[in-house]
Order: sequence, then C-alpha cells, then structure tokens
Amino acid sequence: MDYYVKNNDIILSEKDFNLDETLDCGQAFRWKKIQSDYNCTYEGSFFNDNLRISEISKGQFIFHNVSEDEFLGKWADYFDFYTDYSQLKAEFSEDETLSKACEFAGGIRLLKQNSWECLISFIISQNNNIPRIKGIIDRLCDNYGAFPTAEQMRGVTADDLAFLRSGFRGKYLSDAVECINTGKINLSDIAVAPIEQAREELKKIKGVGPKVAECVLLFGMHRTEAFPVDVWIKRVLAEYYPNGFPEFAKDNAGIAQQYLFHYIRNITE
DNA sequence: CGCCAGGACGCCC
DNA sequence: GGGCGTCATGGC
Repeated sequence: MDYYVKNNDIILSEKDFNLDETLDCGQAFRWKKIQSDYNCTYEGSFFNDNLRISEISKGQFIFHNVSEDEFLGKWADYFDFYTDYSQLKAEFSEDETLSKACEFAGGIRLLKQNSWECLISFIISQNNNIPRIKGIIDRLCDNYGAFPTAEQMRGVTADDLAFLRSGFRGKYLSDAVECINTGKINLSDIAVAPIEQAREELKKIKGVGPKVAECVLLFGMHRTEAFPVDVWIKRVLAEYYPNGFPEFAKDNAGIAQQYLFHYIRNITE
C-alpha cells in the first residue's frame, strides 16, 4: 500500500481503485458524491464511521482527517486494500468476458461492509430501485442519528417503521431485528460457517431469500465465493457462460460478479 | 400514465 | 419443486 500522512490526511496511490466505480455500483447505499468538478469527492459512512474521500487525479486519493491508525485499521480494510486487485484481475483475464469487464471498470473494489448494515440494506433493496433504497436508509439513519444497531431497534414493529416508507419490507425489517435480538440468528457465527449452512441460516429471516442472503454473504461477510444472481447476472450467464461459470474463478466469483454486473449494465444502455 | 426496481412470500398444482 | 400473482412505494 503506497500512502503517506500529510497534515491530518492520508494520501494514497492506488491504481486499482476508482471512487465512482466502487462507491456507486450498487454494493453500498450510503455514499454521496458531493463534488465532481476537476476532482471528485464522496462523503459516506460505514456503519457508524464517517469518511470524506477525494480522488484528486487518476489513482490518487485523499482520506480527509483520517489518522494513520484509522486508515490502516479501518478504511484500508473496508476498501480491501490488503488484497492485490492487479493479481486478481490478471487471474480473471484468462476468461475473455471477465477480461473485458475488468478492462471496462478496473477501479471496482469489493467493500468489506458490516454484516448487520448489509442485512438491513439488502432487505430494503428487494424489488426496489437504488435512489429509493438510499432514501429509505437515509431516513433510518436520520431517525437514530447513525445506522442503528439491532439493540437500538429492539421491539420495533412494522408500524413503528412506517416513517421509512419502505412498503411491505417493514415487516421484514422488524423480523430481522427480532432474530438478532433473540439470538435466533448470530451473524458472527454465520460469517464463518460453511457457506451452504450460512445461506440456510440467513434465509430463516423473513424477507431474506437466495439473492439477499448471497448479498449479505458477499458484501457484509466478505465471502468472496458468494455469487448473487439477479436479472443482469442471469443475462451474463445465459449470454457468455452457457456451460457454467469458469471453475478457476470460483473462490472469487463474487468479486468477478461485481465486474460483470457493472459491465453488462453499462454496455447495454 | 405505465413500467420497472440488485426479490420474496404464499398459494397453487 | 417450479410457476405465478401479490406485495408498497416512488423513480423514470
């Protein structure tokens, strides 16, 4: 990791990183672009930690008002800087479609998000569009002052959550809160459980089906073998992988999925 | 206005 | 176990 401390900031060089591609590709919903002229700046949060980050030129970043300890201990992990994405993309490039996808948006990184935040966020995401998902999560965080813990939400009913205007998802959120607070579901255990078992556990929560479970595993537990399949990925699989997804990329199928998702959505528009 | 949104549930056969 | 209508809300 090529970085240095300057005043109260961290200056980072990382060529396999782009803010738009990483923060606005549907894996996280709490980042806002607050500036987009000669450089670009995002403000956002990871559970209850806030960050302002600028891309001052290609591959050059400022983490504003971040200490070296915070950077190494928190943000470098969140942005997965301890993983070599050049190496990863080199491996993916054995496959023609993946190679094109990596070339198309080489600055995507898989964010290592909080499992609880992910669970709630992706329950909200079902049959929903990204601007509205962001709005609902905004209202949730505004109400509690930050992203609420399950403990802070203890006992909430769907009616209590009406202010979210999350529609039929309110009862799912209420059930997720209860599952965590009663101990019926333990996210830390699920994070390290065998993947099939982890899937089945997550699906015990109302409103968590195959897609949401897979997103929680991938985005919230960094299970890189998890592979969320939505309409876009179905299209990729049908069009480019009629004989199945390549075996060599299986351990990192979820990261490959991010490149493919972004690729197929943007080349067909 | 109608169609759709990073789906899941409940019911049907 | 697969197929299908339904579920709130609002972006476009």
